Amino acid sequence: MGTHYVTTPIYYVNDLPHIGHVYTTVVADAVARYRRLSGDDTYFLTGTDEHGQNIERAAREQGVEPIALADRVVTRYHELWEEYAISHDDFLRTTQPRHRPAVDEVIRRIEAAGDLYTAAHEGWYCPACETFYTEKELGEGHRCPVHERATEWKSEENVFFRLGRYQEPLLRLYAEHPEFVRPETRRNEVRAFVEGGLRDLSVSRASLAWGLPFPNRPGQTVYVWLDALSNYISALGFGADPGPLYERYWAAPEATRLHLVGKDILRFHAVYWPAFLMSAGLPLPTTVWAHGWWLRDQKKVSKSSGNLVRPDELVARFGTDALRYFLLREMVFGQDASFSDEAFAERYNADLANTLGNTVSRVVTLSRRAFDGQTPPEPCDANPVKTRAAEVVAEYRAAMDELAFHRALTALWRLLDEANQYLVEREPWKRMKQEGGSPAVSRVLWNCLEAVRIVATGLLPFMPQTAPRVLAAIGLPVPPERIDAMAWGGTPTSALLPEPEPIFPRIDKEAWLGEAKTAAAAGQSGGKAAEPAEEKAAASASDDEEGAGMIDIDRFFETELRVATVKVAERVPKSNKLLRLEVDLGGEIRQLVAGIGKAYEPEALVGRQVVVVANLKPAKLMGIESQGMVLAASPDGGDPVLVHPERLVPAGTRVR
RNA sequence: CGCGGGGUGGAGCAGUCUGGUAGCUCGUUGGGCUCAUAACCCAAAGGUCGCAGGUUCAAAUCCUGCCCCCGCAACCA
Repeated sequence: MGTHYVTTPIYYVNDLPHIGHVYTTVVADAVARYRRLSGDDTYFLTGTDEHGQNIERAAREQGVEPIALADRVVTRYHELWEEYAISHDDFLRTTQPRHRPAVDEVIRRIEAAGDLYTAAHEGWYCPACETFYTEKELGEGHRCPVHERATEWKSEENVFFRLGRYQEPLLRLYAEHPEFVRPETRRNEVRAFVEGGLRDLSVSRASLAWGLPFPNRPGQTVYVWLDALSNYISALGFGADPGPLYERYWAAPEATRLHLVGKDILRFHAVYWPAFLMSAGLPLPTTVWAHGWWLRDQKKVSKSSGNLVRPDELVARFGTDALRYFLLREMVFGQDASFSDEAFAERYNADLANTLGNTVSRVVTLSRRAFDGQTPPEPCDANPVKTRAAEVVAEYRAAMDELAFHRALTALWRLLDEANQYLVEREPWKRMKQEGGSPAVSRVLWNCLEAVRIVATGLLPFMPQTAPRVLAAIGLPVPPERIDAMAWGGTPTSALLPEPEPIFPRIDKEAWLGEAKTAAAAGQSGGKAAEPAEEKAAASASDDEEGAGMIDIDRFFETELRVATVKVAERVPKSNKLLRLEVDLGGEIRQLVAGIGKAYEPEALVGRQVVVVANLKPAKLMGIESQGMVLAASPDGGDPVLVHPERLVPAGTRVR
């Protein structure tokens, strides 16, 4: 029996939850449930991060108080976690009064350690990221690389944390405790980052109202990450007295403290957070475990690309447990995986309907028929199913300890396969015709029920709502409280078997996918397409009525198109699609940069004629000036195709 | 040398840390069963595990070098 503290990140309330939030939380829930079933003292925390300029701004735009905005999103989280049967012990909001004492105390300790100082902080600042960027990180026009919006030049007094002091201690931590960051590839990444040197970290903001006041620094507000990370101990009562939970789950040396995070916020958890804690003289988490991202059609799911997965429809139809199963089975924990309706349907049918559901159904039906609506009267203690079960349970437990959920589930399904094979081999339905409910038939069916029982027990952490239904279907109305129940022999004899009803009805894939597609198409035209259309309408209304969107010929002639002969072509270093060209425009040599490097080899271009826009304002691309533009047909998502005159013409010839 | 992920039967993926007969789902072909959710079982076809070296009795797995693909960053003037 151990002590386990399991956390999700606290989610930022500037957006409604999506599959990433659901995934992390479901993983944490599976871990917590498994730990409890193993008899461990377990505490599971999740919550929301509610301070920061982002929230302040969003609230102002909507004309509400920040806390009102947060309340709204938090309500949604509560609903969602209820739907998903998330078994958290606590839900912390950083705006709750109980959070602040911990932040204050952490800061007080860091200050006492001499790790805080005040200095001017200036640079290009993106309000959306709440981050300063260096010149190098920003592009042309100083636009934020994440939000592609303009950044502001800002200079203010900030409190800094001497992160640089912790470079060596952190590297030692990673070396001495390889389990501190998992999986291994992530640890390497973090180590490389730290080895690259750590700059001191600004931990306050001067111009932010919506946040916790920085102790002893009038006018300063606690920077959002210092505020947010402290949630892991504030929720346990750190900083308040007497904090029994803190002692039990954080300070106790034998406690396992696991932070589950998406790989995008690993740095904060594996570098800044332990540095803060070291400075404050507090115990560190045992493990920061980063998982991968859910991709949709191979792309990262993000707001800007509009491909957010909000699987509400799937859930409405097939239930949250089906989605929980899919998420935990499909993703190799730690890696990226892609989400699609088709993959979901396939997984669901193959695993839940055909294998699990069907096995339950056939075994229950047989047993009811042979034994008058009851489970078989005689158990069995030596058979191939039992042998397999022992293997499977051992592997299941080993996999669960490593959070290798996909392996744990694969193992369980091997036991179901075994049961199905065993059934076909023994053909109890044939024997029943001659022997009725003989002891031999009893043993065969009991073994199969036993296999289902063991699997369903193993599924309790994964499908907390349907695993008990499976157990009830085989005569166990009360689910076991311990995972030890996976040991052989728990199926009751001569217990009442209810009439079977499909727990996982098969998905008619064709029909359903067709529907999903239609719905998606409708969503597309309703949402995305509408905006540009409106914009266009507005633009053309101010022009004259007829010929909207048309230009007259004089306007066209403003564009000076000329034929040019390519003299020199080479790749722009470090770019994957830019070519630098020198072209002859009829006596005049021009340097052009063209984004056609994916479709054309530079050598193949020399000597060819192309059409260029000759009177375009020069611009710099990756430091190279482009004095014009090469025309190419550019299909959506396809490679560009160069436009060229049908026959050789003198360089410089006008195109019109 | 910008950062990262990946290359395993037709498709999608495990397996690589801890070397030892290459596995799963879907698909294809043939057969079986008829208890079951058109499900289940068996068999077959189909794989140079990106390439080349190396270590080893033994390499998908460890080492070295290389090639290719995909994200992100910089850029389609």
